Amino acid sequence: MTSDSFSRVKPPKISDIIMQQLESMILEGSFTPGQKLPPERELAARFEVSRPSLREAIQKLIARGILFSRHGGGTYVADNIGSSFADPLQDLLCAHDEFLYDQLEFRDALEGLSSYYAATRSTEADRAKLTRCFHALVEANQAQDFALEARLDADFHMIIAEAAHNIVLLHTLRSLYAVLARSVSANLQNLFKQPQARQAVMAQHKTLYEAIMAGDGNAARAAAHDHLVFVEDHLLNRQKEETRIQRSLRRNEHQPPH
Amino acid sequence: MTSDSFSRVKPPKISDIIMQQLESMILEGSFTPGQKLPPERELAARFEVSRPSLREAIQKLIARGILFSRHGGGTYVADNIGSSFADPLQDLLCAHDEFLYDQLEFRDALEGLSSYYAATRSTEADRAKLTRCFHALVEANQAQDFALEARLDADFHMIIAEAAHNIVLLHTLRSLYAVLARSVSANLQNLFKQPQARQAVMAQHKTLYEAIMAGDGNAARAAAHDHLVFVEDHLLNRQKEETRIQRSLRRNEHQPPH
DNA sequence: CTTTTTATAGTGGTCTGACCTATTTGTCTT
DNA sequence: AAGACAAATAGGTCAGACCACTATAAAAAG
Repeated sequence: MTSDSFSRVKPPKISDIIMQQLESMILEGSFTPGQKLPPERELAARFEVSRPSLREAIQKLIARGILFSRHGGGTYVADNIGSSFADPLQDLLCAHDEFLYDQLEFRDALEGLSSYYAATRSTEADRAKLTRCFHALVEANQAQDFALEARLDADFHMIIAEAAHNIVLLHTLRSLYAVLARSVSANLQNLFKQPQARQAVMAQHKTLYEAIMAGDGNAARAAAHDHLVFVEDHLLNRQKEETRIQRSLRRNEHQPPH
Repeated sequence: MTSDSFSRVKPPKISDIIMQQLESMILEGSFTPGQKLPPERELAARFEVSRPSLREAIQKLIARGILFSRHGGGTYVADNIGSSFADPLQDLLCAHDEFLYDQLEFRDALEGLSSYYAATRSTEADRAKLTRCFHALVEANQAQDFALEARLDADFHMIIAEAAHNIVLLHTLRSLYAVLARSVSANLQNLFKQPQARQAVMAQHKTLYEAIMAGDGNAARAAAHDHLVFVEDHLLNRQKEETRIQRSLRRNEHQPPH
């Protein structure tokens, strides 16, 4: 009668709401796989719920394998979240080199897409983050710090993927990188040891960076494509200009803009 | 040192032990499907644990779909104790409608890519398979068999993905279809019940089919794009730019280091 | 100065007890 | 007998506290 016939539609358990919010934050990247979560008490305060409620939410996520906890050591995001798509792939790609080309081709398309969206819909914060990473990358390049440069290289591309603001794209690219790191890190080191190649890669990154900062989606996509074609050629040991041009043409002009 | 330095080597969370005991009791018939469980307080006393611990166990079982509860009405054993195997990312995406647009946008890009490659590198066998499926699809459409048409629709797109001859792309699209089938089947049924919409979809399939058979990659990509935009518009009535911005802001709050 | 040990703080795990709210149920009024 | 109301039941939430484990930093030993 007068009590609640209109107020609202039964807010379901607080723990479920918190669980969904945590899920969302994990999906969108606020908490990345492997990262340590804030303490239960702090999280409870931030969500403005009691610790038991927050705890039930966490326990449900643990039961679902999304989180795990160590007794006095904190709660962490499981690192196999993003690999749902790629679990069978990781074995496949590591065992069979013949699928490396498929992977690179696929990554080419996704990087292009990611770069396009990053250019057209990145926020101020995204661009600031990208700028910081890019400058660090330039410094590492000039300082000849190969390891740091490789790490920042990966970060650079991940930041672009985040700036594209598409959860599914982000997670797919993330798992692709996981495979890439596992299978071709040695080749990447080899690539980085060639001075002219490193400078070429840096120039490609610069072009891509400037296109994104300028908001030019098509230029960003093209820059990503050129970059991937270059990396591809060096990973597959195909130095012939002829085949490179052929391949570039063959998969030219990807997705038309929305 | 005091009391339990030997008791058992595996004393993980109490809630897990209780959960297992409850599971066993349900499996062995102590609690039958549909039956009302004793009150939390009584169960806690019987297991000699605190109510929060027993509650966490119950919450986990609820999260797994084995139990369900009504706010003042007791806790019950679920009727359909089916296999609830979890697929982390798929479950996550299914539970969050706010990411549906991301899925569709991503699928749009992949379908375009897939159609392009199917048009440019499909084999004779691929095209024969696609033709058979397309003809079956036309028949189902004319026969007004909605269920069959929906199934053949999915088959149609999967055959195209196979004809693209890229393992990674194929696997990703397959995963995406699994998610979409679980989350939007109801909406798809709704879409299919509108006669003019069904005819429009059929026309789009025809355009896509012919473009692939003609080997026109760009036309195939465009047809796939048109198709996805159409489906998208019918599944979503509202643009999600707002939540996109919100998500972006929330992400940039956390995640300081890299 | 480096390594090992130890102490302290941080954090998850558990408990007690209480209050709130929704559902159920039984009684009472009409 | 049918409906309305009130008491009992039971799940949901909260606050504060204590314990057990871990990790990090400080202190001691080499």
